[in-house]
Amino acid sequence: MPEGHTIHRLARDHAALLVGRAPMLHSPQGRFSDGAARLSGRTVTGIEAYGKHLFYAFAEDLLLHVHLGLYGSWTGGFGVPPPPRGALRLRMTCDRAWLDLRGPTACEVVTPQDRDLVLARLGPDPLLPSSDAVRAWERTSRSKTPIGQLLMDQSVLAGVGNVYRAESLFRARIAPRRPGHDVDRPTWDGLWSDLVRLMRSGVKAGRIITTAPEHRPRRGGPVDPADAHYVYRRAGLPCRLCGVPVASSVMAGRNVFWCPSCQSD
DNA sequence: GCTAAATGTTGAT
DNA sequence: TCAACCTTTAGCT
Repeated sequence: MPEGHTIHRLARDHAALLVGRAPMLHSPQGRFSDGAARLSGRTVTGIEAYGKHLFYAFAEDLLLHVHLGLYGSWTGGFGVPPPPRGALRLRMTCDRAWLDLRGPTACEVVTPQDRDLVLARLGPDPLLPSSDAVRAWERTSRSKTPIGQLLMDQSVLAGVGNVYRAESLFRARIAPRRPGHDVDRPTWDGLWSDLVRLMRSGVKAGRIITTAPEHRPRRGGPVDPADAHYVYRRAGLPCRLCGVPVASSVMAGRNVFWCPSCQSD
């Protein structure tokens, strides 16, 4: 399930399978039949991830824009694909591999101009080397909106979701409700570089792990999912650092988690 | 077997 | 601020 790290990993993996090839596209579910027909048989020239958006570039300036939303997922494999099951929005097949897309918020054929419009309303993505942290700082430092809400705003910062929000704020010892203008520049720079570090490791591992080894009950071997986070979805459980119960509330319609003792307003 | 919740966004109120 | 969108899964019975 998708925050920015998932999207960038998909772009990388799908590029290795598809770039230079001309896959066939189908929509067994029927909701993307027209789009699939327009793209089917065209050569894939590149795949781009920005924030939580994916753009598959096909020959002759047509792009497939995919946003997974909350439930969307890609699955895939090599060889002959299994018979379609359930609600399958899109299947792409080439000579050696297949990819299935289910439940996306967006799956549409767009032009390069459309893509530019999408990117224009996104803030810097910590996973892109070209991203400028100062651009996001200029937004947060002038805002009285809680920093926990600003981090989730894709026009401020692209690719951060609920897990990275909660975990990066814990690691920075900042309470989510602290106003944006009360996060000073050095603290912001630290938050940004921690997000870069965490999200890069998320791409590599294919999952979000934010706890340091010394803060996990069991060391060595693969990280138990129950030990991968400090506060996300740990409401009522003892803080891994101080033992005080982790708090949660709803902020702008999303659950947010923090340690009332380790993190300050 | 059923229900609620989920790493998200959009558009209406 | 809230419902709608869409699908899967965890946690119940």
